[in-house]
Amino acid sequence: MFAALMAIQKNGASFIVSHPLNKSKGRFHSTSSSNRAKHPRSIFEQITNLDDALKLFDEMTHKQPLPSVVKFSRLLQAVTKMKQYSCSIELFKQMNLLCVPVNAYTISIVIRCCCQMHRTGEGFAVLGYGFKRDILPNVCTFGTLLNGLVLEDRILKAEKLFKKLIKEGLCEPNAIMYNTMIKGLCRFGNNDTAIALIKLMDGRGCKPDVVTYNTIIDSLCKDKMVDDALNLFNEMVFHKHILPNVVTYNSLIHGFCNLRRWDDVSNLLKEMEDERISLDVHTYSILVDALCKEGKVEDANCIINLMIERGINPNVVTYSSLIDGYCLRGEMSKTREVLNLMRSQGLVPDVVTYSSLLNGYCKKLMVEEAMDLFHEITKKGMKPNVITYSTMIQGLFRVGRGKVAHELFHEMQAHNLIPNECTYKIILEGLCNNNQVDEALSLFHLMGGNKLNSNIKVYTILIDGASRTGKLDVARVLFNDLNVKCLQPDVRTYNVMINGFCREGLVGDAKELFLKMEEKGCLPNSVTHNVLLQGFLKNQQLDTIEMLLLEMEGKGFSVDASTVSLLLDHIKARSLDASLLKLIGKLVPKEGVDAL
DNA sequence: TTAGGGTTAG
Repeated sequence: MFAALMAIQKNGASFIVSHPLNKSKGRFHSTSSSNRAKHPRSIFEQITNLDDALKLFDEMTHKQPLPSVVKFSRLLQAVTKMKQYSCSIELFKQMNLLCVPVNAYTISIVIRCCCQMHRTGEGFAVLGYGFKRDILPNVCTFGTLLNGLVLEDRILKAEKLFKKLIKEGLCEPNAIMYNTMIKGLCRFGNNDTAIALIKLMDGRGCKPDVVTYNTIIDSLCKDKMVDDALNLFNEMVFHKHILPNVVTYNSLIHGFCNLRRWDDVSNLLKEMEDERISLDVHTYSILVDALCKEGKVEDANCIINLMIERGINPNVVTYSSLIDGYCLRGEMSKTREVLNLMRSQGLVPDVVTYSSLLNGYCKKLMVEEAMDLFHEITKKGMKPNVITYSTMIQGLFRVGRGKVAHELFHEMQAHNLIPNECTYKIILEGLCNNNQVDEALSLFHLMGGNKLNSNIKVYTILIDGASRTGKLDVARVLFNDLNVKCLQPDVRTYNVMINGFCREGLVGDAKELFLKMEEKGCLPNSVTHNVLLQGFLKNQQLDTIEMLLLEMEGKGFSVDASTVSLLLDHIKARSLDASLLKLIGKLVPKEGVDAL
């Protein structure tokens, strides 16, 4: 992928490859139709601060006769554009007191303010207010309310409203409204219904646009269904003759990066070049992030230089990815260089940047430095989010500071931050690793049927914690619980359980589970084999060692350092035959051969 | 001649 990008750079002059779309539509070469002379900016468009707006409102309300509803609407819109939503609503209330006339436009603006503040219920109240004054809602009014419901994740309500509008003929949805509904469905993970909506809108004579497709393509990519996304892409381009844009490509590139399908990434980059769609700051950031996650921070730096050469400035997101890359490699001094670079470019690190750094320090067990950063976030007027808190809590647990971790957990909740799945796992793991398995188990039971408890990783943490502290019976119960909950154990769960059996000398149970996991469609990995091997060695079950080693050789697995040391102990003690050394030699990773 | 959505990156 990196090579492809560099190649594109070299061939910068680029050649135009004909694309079916260029022939059918020729829109790439069409002349701009927006050459009309710009109107001078009106007084309302010139307002950029709230004080001026309020002053103007005051003047307007003192005029005799009162200015028109249009003028008031424009002022209200100006305030809304400044994101001063509650202020807009306040002005609307005053307008009513002063008997300034309002119309459908005014109502829509005010409803939008309610929705943007996640107070869609109040938006509906404004709708009712309109009804009382014979101001009838239209597709804009309903579109705004629908968007409000989507913003609040009230997808069922949104669907109900959408269906009602069609069924009762209250308004015929347009592309904007369909796109909003599609966005909601995708957010809710309902890609299939979203795709069905494309057909519905088409059938009702409303043409989907590039945003319609981009929304679903992105959602499919996020759900790792990149091939479905590509199919939809083809449908959009070749059947609907809708041109993709940089957003379409960004979603696809991101999807393929996440799956490490670099050839596909290269192809898409090449296609963008062929189609003369310029890469933007998002595209570059996606690539920088992907390279950093692969540990290729140097290449990521090259991409950043490349984008700068091409006149696109890296932003906070771009640099945060780079910081994350250095953190992953534990190169914290490099992160300071990046921070200085950011500052020199006037970029202010945000809470995500800080969370990355915090994570870096915590991974290196430099928890004091992490704590300093944590406090810096608040000092700088930013608010730590769930990720920041979870990262810090994990770091504290790792260095055995469970008490402070607890305090932070409570502080987080006091700030109305709701712990997520990750937080929950961190807490359970932290408790288990700090000799507080009982607390972990009580927390788990306290959560009862919560969906967080229907998670295989949560179970694995607890099974591991219980079996490590001699509570194998509890571990067994938890493991059997998986069946009841229809949860499929993954390879880690099996490894942890097999390890638990071995620890208690129950090699027979361990072997049985080892055989069963494959039957259940979960292939044992290198760790499983090492765990079982160690179990056999520690429990003097030496007759199957050679067979297991041969199996590992056949599967291309390797023996880890502690297994090797155990094997050698047995050979020294002559409980295992020295002829095994040759086989063991083949199973030791290259860098470990010297140890033999 | 005043209203709604707008999809993508850490």
